[in-house]
Parts: sequence; structure tokens; C-alpha cells
Amino acid sequence: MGDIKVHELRYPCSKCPLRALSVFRDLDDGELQFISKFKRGELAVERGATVLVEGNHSAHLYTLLSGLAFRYKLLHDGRRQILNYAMPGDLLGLQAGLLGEMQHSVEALSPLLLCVFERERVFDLFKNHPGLSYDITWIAAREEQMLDENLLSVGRRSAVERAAYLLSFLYARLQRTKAAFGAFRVLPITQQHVADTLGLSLVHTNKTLRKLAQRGLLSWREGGCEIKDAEGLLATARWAGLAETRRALI
Amino acid sequence: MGDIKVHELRYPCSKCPLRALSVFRDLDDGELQFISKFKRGELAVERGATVLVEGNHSAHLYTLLSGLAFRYKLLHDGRRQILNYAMPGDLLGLQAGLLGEMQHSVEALSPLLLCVFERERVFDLFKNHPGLSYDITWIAAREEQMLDENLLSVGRRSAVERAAYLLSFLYARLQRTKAAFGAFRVLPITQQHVADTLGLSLVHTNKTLRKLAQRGLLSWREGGCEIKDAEGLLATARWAGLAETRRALI
DNA sequence: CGCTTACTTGAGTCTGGTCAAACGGGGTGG
DNA sequence: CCACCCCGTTTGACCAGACTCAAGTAAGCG
Repeated sequence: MGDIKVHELRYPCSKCPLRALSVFRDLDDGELQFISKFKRGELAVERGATVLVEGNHSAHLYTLLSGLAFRYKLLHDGRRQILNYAMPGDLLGLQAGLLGEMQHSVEALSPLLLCVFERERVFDLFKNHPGLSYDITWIAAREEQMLDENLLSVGRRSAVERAAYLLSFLYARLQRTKAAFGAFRVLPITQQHVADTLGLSLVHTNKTLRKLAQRGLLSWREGGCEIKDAEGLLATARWAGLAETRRALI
Repeated sequence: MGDIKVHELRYPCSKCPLRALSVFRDLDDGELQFISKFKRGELAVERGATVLVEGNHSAHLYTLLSGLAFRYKLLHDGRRQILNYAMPGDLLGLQAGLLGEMQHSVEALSPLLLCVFERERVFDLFKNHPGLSYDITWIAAREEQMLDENLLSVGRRSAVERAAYLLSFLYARLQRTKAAFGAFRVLPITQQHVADTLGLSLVHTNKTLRKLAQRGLLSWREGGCEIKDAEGLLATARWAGLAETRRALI
């Protein structure tokens, strides 16, 4: 686990750069006030650090304020499957928060800034703020929806479709919140991450990405992926695209 | 869509055969009373019927009382991915209930009995019953956990491991609730279902299942799968097994 | 300047896919 | 009752997408 430090609130909830965005639903005053107290602090995490560990009982939930991370599971012999990526506004650690134990790990792909919430106060939230409870459930249902689509992809799409789907998925999601903290020039992922997300080997992933690059859809540079033609990727994936209205933010 | 008929409550919540089981958490009187009113009716569905359709805005949520069903998504050209299976106690239609539109379909593998809940009254539940709200979120988190494991399986396990994992997973889950309505002698699924769950072709799935059958782990008969050695399947899958405590039931 | 990490490429292999055909049981209509 | 058909399972032959092994390149860093 890399360096982790708790510091003064740089972003009190009342001035949350994310909530200011139109993609997120508004809260009423009571809710905002509750959240402000519910937020125990901010956590800055370095690129490469592990935020949550499979098997652990985390005492905290997190909302990702800025940066990019990924959720993954390991098989006994080290095979890794990346399950999904976490972006600004996403909730992390709900499983441990409710079920008791993390069944996956989370690792930072860039420096992260996380809002920290006390696991023990989650029930307070359910008790006193039905709107926020509903929002948490909403967030869980949305995560399930993304997983469904990822599973469809890994199970039934071809390698090229899969890669194109993944990258346009990541690109589309990042677009939604880039106004708050700016966007990545290139996605901070390696081809190994792509391979472990798609369920392919590193070598075959490389050859697949090479095809997409030759078609001018993307290029690999500066240790990451630059999306050059999001429309083209969408078409290659034969994917309808991200149909998302305003979403909940805790 | 097959025949569907609403009839008198055969199983009022106060006498719910599922809730009587020790695998499900108890409710307090107020909660039970609320649920009793929240339950609008029972729906009987034939084998093969489609319960929920991708793209639809279902007006209802369901809890599966008895039977076996599966959730799936289709690609434009008909390729199908089965996402998960629904068993007694599982909640169906939460996505439509919260997000507005189903992103997957649900089909019955056996005759089903479903408890029907009004989508419009979900917010009432959140408003007045924090315990039940928490339970719904808990159920969503559990579904996510199962999906994570399925995704790991499809992405990173070999064909034999995948098949063994799937069948011991289904078997283990069915064990938990069989006391209420009895168990299936054979799982009412075809090899095509297995193929579409594992992300494999029908032919290769057949050859894979054949291997497991030759090792005496299962046999295919009467239009379904009989698990003959659950322990052996678990070992073949190199899977830790289902670690599940008492769970929530709406 | 050497080391490490990540991307690239080629060769050979194998898992899993496709095509095709046959089998077997249950249901149905003649 | 039998012939036929349909559905789902089974098998074989062949093919292709994806894997492994191996080696080389390029960029970044101490």
C-alpha cells in the first residue's frame, strides 16, 4: 500500500466541484448538511496504491472525488480479472460496508482524492435520510448495470469489439465529469490492464489494439491510451453508447 | 410472453415459507406489516415465459418465491449472454424500479411463483422503513458480488473450471432454500444455457460437460443436469465455495 | 549508462469455434 | 400404432482466434 495521508478538507461538501456539475442530482439542505458531517475526511492516494483489499473488513466507504482506479479479483494462481473502473462520483467499498467483507480489491491508476465515510454511520443515513438511501441503492443498481454490460462484452463480443467497447465506455464515462477536475490527455492504463479487463492475453491484446490504432481510432503513447476517434470506436464496438441521465452522488 | 395470471395470495407474507427459513433475516412487526401491504399479489409464470424485457419500464418489482429463472442480455445479432440466475428470495426488476428501464431480460426456466410489488411504492419503503431500505441495498450489493465472481470466471477461468464453477455455484445456491418448496432433481437448464452463461459455443460446452460427466461429477438427463458430486465440482473449479451468512428478503 | 517497464513482433501450439451429421426421446397427426 | 418431426445432445473433421514462448525495441529513471 503506497503513502496515504488524511488532511484538512480541501473540498467541503458545500463546495463540492462534482456536485456542482449538472450530471449529478441536487440534494436538499438537510441532506447536504448530513453528508457534510458524514464525510469524515479526504484521503489522497498515490498512483499504484491499493485502496481496498479483497478479504478485508474496511471501516470506511469512499466516494472518488478525482482520479481513476480499478476494481479487480484474483484467482489463486495470480490470474487477474478487472471488473470495472472507478471514476469521479463513484462509490467504493459498499460491499464491505454492507456485506462485511470486500470480495474484490481496488487500485489507483492515477493519484486519487477520496471522500472518506464512516462505515458505522451508514445506518444513520438509512434511518434519517430516505433520499440518500435511495441514492445509494441507485448507485448500486447502476454499478450492476455496468457489470452486466461488461459481462456481455467478455462473454460474447469478439476481441476487437471488446477492446473498442471498453475504450469508448471509459472515454464516455470520463467525459461526464471532466469539467470538475479536468480530463486525462491519455488514459493512464497499460495494455496489461486492458488485457485483464477483456479476459485476453497481453500479446493478443497488443495485436488487437494495434488494429484499432491502424484504423486511426486510438494511439498508445506516454504510457497510456489516447482516444482519437470516439465515434469510430463506438461503431466498431457496435455499441449503443452510454445512456445516462443525471445520477446520484453521495 | 406465456400465460400470466394474478390470483389470490396463496402465501401471505406472515406465512411466507421462505422467511421461515433460517437463511433469511427476521423482520420486526412493523416491517412485516408494511411488506404485507407492499406485496400487491402473486404472479404465476410458465416455464419459458419472459418475465421482464430489456428496454421496458416495468411497473413492478418481484421477489421470486419459487422456481428458477435467468437474467440475460442480447447483442444486436442475437448472441446471448446469461448474466445470472434467479432463485427463491431473489429480487427482480430493481434496475427498472430505480433507474427507470430494464437493461436485461428475465426468462423462466421452470414454473415460477413471484411476489409482485408496486414500483411506485418503493419510495414509501425508503421513507418509512430504513431497515428494509438497507436490506434492498444489501441485496443489490450481493447481486453485484455474484456478478463479479461470474465475470472473473468468464474472463479468466478455463472452460472446465468455468463449467464446474457454474454448476457448483447453482447447486450451492439452490441448497440454501430447498427446504421451502423442495429441490429440483435435475437443474432445468439446457447445454445452450450453460454455453451462454460461460461465454462458450454449444459444441465446446457439450465436450466440456462430457469431461465432467466422465469424471462422475454430473450427468445430463431428463432434459437437465444432475449434480452427482458437488465436492468434486468445487475442487475442479478451484473455487472457495459460497460464503454466505443470513441474507435479506423483501 | 545500465536497468526496468511496457510495447511490439514473429513462430508455433492449442483451446475453442464452425460446420455437418447423426442420434434419441417425446409428442403429434395420420 | 406408427411415421415423422422437433429439440436437444453427441461426435467428428477442420479451422481460426487466442495463447505461450521468445526476443527485440523504446522510453524513462537512478
